[in-house]
Amino acid sequence: VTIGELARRTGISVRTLHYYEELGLLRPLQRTPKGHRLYGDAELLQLQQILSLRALGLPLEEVRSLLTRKDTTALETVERHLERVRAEVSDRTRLLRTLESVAARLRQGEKPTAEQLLRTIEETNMLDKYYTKEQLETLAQRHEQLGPERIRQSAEDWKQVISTVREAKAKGLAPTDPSLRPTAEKWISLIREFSGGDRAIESSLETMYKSERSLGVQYGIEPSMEAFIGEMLRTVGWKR
Amino acid sequence: VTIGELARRTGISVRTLHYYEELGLLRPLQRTPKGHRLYGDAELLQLQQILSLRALGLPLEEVRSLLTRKDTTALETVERHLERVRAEVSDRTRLLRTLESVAARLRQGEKPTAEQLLRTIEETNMLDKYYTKEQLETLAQRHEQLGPERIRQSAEDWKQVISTVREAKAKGLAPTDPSLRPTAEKWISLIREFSGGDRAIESSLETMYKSERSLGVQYGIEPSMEAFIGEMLRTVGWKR
DNA sequence: TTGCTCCTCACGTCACGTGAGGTGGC
DNA sequence: TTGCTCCTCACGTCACGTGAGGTGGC
Repeated sequence: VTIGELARRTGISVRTLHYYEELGLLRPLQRTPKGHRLYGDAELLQLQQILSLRALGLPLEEVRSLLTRKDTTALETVERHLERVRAEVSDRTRLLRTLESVAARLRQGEKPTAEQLLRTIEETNMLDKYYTKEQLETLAQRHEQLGPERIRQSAEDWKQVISTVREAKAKGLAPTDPSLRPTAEKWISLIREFSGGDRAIESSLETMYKSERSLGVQYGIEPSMEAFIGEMLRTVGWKR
Repeated sequence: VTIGELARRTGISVRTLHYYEELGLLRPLQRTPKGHRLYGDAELLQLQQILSLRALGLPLEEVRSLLTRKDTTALETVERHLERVRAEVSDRTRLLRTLESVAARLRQGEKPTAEQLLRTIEETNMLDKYYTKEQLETLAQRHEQLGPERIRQSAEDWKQVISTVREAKAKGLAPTDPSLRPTAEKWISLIREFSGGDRAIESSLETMYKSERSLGVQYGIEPSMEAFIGEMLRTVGWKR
């Protein structure tokens, strides 16, 4: 049977057959005087075996050594490969989770530009750094519960509250000024809404903000405001 | 800062930096008279952004288009990539399951040669073809329950029973011969042990053996024995 | 002449790693 | 002279896909 026939019957390309010959994986039974390759039944069987092993994702080099030296390395080869694939899967799965989280957060934002994306990635990495896996799980659930509108509303509220504080400080008000009480209370309720009341999460959040000053700045909290905010929250009974 | 410095600080190779320049991803701020590359803070930032995006597994071509044209394709790019990775994960996971099953079955056998491996692959593919996912799940559980010794014992028993039948037929015994009753009963109990009494599994098993004659032959059941076996089982009340 | 099958180079893919051979200043 | 950093080619990787240019028989 000619190479075209074999290709058609096995559904692989002529080039691939050439390549396998080059690798010494599958040699034609003989050549015609014109130099055309001819394959026999044994070659068809060999090819099917090659394809079976290839389907396991084995590198062709290992396929060859399995088929040429049919000794006892089969189990070893499979187990080695199994480990490789296991590693790949766990790797890709981790990546998938990151991507999903990044995508979800991107969809949240108004303008999904490249800059937004970069910031989101940074934030996602930060989250992974400061929260435990379980906490992230919990946060994701809360996120679901609240729903997109509520989230958007929160973002609005935060902007509002932060700018109120900024202005108060600019006007020279004391952090303990009674007019700031509602703002302080709103602040705390926003944190509670985010954390679902989970103390550990609140504390992770706090260390994160303390360690990554740039994060606060992004949302409009200058380092100079931190002490002010701390004072303000203490007046309504917030304990660190 | 020189290329060596930059490489050391970001943990990537000089060659990679060369390559990124070639792709137009990261161009040095300037060159010294000797032709040495010099990078500035902007370049360091750019590089970090490249590495962030690369960490998501994005092809460098997409990294570049994200960083050069910072318009609104960010979300699209991420979602497209997300789909790619999703497909990869499900692909590799499927492969992983196949490999695990093949490895498990290989470990079972006495001589894990390449031929054994090929047979095992074929059988695994067959299993996937004739049993539903749930049935395979159930079978895997039963496999666990029975434990390796029991499995080995079953294999022994099957060989025993099959060769008894073969000899009986060779001696010219009728399939209904009373001396075959214990053999017939053993046969049925072995099937029950395998299926856990699940009728659907037994029926899948039967269609599999009916469709793939080569399978039976492998275990010593010649096609000519089939009618004999059918008769024999019927005498002890086995209904197809 | 056109159409078909086959042939043998040989380049391209993706993200670099790894020399090879050379330079300039300590 | 030796050692260090830098430079520019250029090949190799893995499993092929895709021409390019040619042949032989219908």
